[in-house]
Amino acid sequence: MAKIKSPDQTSKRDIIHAVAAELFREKGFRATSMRELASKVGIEAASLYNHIEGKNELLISICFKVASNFTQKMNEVENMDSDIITKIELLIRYHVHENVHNYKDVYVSDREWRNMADPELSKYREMRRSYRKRFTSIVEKGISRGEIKKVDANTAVMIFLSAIAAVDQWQRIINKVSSEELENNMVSILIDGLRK
Amino acid sequence: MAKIKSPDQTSKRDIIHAVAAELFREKGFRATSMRELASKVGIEAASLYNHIEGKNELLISICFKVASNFTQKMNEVENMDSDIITKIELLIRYHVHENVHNYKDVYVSDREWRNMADPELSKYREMRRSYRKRFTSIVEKGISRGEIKKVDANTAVMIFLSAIAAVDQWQRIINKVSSEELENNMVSILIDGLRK
DNA sequence: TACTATTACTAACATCTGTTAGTTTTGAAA
DNA sequence: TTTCAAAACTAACAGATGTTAGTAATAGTA
Repeated sequence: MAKIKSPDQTSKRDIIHAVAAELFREKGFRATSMRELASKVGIEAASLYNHIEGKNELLISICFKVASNFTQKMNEVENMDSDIITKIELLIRYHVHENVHNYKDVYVSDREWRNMADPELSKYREMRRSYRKRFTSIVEKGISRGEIKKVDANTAVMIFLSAIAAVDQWQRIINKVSSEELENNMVSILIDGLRK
Repeated sequence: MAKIKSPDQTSKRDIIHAVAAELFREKGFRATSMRELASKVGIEAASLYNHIEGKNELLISICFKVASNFTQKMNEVENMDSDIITKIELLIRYHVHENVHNYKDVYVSDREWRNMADPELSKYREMRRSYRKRFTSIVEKGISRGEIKKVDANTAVMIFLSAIAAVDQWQRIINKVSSEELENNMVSILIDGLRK
């Protein structure tokens, strides 16, 4: 068949990437076979290679798409003219939002990135490192301005990032409370703590 | 050779389990081969089977050992007669401690348990669910007693568990600050928040 | 020294893996 | 209706995987 335009504008390549993200999330990158992926797409394994370069490309694509989204948001927030607490709140809300609405990709990029190989692995590690550093700098600025109490900024960022990364695991919560409510809860607990 | 007693009281089976935990943590369960494990132990792959039942047994053993440790601690804390905040603080401190001093096993049980198969998988899931539920009950009791402000208890527990689970990833921090300092930072941020 | 259970070895198995080669089918454009 | 590139198929590869069978080496005990 010649250039096929699927009715809903999504190319087969996009479908494969989406199904891959789903499987990588459910079973892990290593535990997902190309035959299983192909079967879920509805074709034979060998036919996948008419649309993609290989298994590694799928993971690389997912990881860097997510990393670039977060980097872009960080650029925005850094250039804003507002309180530090507000900036942190915005970042938390963005993380929660992405973890709810884009959870497959976000989860895979967060848990399966180790399966990449160099040079992508090094590049991805550097992007993560840089993002954390920028987040930490914001917290440190808040401390020096007196908006935030004196805590270890690295520990604070660690808590934020890991807490938010786990959002998607708690489907019960996502189902019970809306994404907005979840954001509010997270912001409240992380910024003002538990104690009354 | 007959029953061999290694000089330091650790059986070869224990060594294999320890090396397995190390490799599973570094590369993941699926990405670790029995040949690689054997090589690190200093024997051939087939010789492993004189000491262990198989690859799955290694994962199962690690996961349930950790789960049982946490369950035991939960029993202790539940039966204590103290403030809710104190109980939560104790649980947080125990989690941080385990994540620092027993990090290989804890990490593997937290990230690789999906690779188990039934019936162990179901049993493990049930243990996790139960632990979270008991933790949530403690938070809810704190809310009804007025010790803790009104937040979604599930979200609070989610934040705790995931934040703590990530401790070991942040080696820089562990190296820079002591385990005790780390505990203090975590407790301070999680219980009293960031805002000054 | 002879015995024996334990542990190591070599060789091989069956299966699964990602991927390639070569061929056929498909369907829009001419 | 013919044409032709896109995309599906079958078959097979080379390598890795967990595990088993069968055998040799080992070392404490009798």
